[in-house]
Amino acid sequence: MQLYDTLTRQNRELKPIDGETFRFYCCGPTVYGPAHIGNFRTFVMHDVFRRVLETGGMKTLHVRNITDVDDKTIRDAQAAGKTLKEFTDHWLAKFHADCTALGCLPPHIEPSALEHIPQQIAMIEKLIENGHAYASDDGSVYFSVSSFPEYGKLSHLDTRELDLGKTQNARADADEYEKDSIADFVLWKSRKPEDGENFWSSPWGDGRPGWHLECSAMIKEYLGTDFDLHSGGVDLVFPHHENEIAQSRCSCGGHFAAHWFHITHLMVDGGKMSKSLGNLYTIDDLVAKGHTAMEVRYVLLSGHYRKQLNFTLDSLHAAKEALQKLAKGREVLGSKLQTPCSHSCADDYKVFQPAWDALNRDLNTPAALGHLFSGLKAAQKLDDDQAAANLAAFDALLNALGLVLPVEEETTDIPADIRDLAERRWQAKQNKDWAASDQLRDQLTTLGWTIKDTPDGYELIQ
RNA sequence: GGCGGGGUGGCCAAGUGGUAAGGCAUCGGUUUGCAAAACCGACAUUCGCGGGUUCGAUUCCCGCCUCCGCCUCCA
Repeated sequence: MQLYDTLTRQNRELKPIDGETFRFYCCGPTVYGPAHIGNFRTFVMHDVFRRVLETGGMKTLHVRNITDVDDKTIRDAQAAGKTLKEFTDHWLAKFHADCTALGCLPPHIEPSALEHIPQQIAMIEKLIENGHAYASDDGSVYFSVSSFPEYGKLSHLDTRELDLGKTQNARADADEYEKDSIADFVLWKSRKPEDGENFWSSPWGDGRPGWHLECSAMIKEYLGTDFDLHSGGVDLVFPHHENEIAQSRCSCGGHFAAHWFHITHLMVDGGKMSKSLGNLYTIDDLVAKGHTAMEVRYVLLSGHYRKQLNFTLDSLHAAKEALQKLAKGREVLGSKLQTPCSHSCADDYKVFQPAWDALNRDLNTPAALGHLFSGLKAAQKLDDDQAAANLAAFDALLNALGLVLPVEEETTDIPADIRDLAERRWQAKQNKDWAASDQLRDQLTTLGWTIKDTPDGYELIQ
């Protein structure tokens, strides 16, 4: 598969370093509240990425961290009167539930920062030993950016620009007076009163690790010094990933990630999401509005990951209709089969080959979706004996996209009064009492139920 | 100021040096007592604007307008 690489700015063929397993790391969530659909664009794209690799027959090792010790988690845990672990465990469970609803595969390894404090301290010690970090008087430790000439290579920024950026975005932070250079970043933060009990002892005194360090330490632990790919939201390119590169290479050597994969931010109603604009949606928000998580997933796949995707509530309706159309198309294809089709992995994608090709060309999910519809149309003209192979290909692609199609709902839990109205309407219709029949139908519509007449009866849909 | 990504039919969104995928919506037809649902069909001479290169550009080059993102802890 070909994928765009942020560092070299070109599409590159992905091949595992060890020739066997593609090992990659994704920056995971900070668990201090429910994740929003913007966060999930990143995680869903990671998921599709992995599924495409696996569908193509590659073994994968997917590592995704949990950020459970940083400014926000500590601040909010303190405010809630809970221990950091209690507080973050709650939001981690919520995150997992949302991921499951969205059809995302759980990573093979999901390490938490809180559980890797010793590894982070060890890494800082190594950095100081190697002359890349220094402790300040207050017990904080900083990385010396000037000690690493390649700093800025990933984000294509040079030091002068970094300093300029700083002067234009000056923020009040006492820590900065302790730094040798304005561009240096913190590895260890000395203990502050507002941290409460959330501190650990270290050679530099009580404190806690800086945010960037956790990923470097956990990558070292689970993937070593050289691994296949690192990914995250585009905002992490600078400074987070830039800092990771600096920390990791200066402490352990090696080349760190061979490929960088970044997902562009989701926009809402044409602009940035923000709480104040009231357009920051969580999965629960959208489910409460009557949409499904799978519809959200479809919307997130409907734009290319390197382009800003404009999310609107209306797009969820389009997603719902599109998913139903795919489900119907699949049903038609399946009805041509003499025997049930097994879900064997297709290596020839038949009429859906263009969709598979699109996924393998820089993960072009919108093009793949388009070809899925076109393929379905082409499949209608196929002979019945070709249906099995085409259906297998279609299913393999759905699986690669992580899409689960809606199934016709069983009309089991219809309230008695609704059932009664529908029955009376059916009788009136049989008696050709159109006025009464239509009046009852309107009544059902008002109550939120739709009647779907069939040749020999009717169905009720909520 | 620096770095980067866009502007394609009513909306969303692919794409290509050779004449514009797909989804939603809309409109027709079949069906229906009328609807709904379903099925069939129609739907951009045109890709922000102005130049240039070319047999040919939406696609390459130049200029302009415009929208958006990032620039130290935000996926």
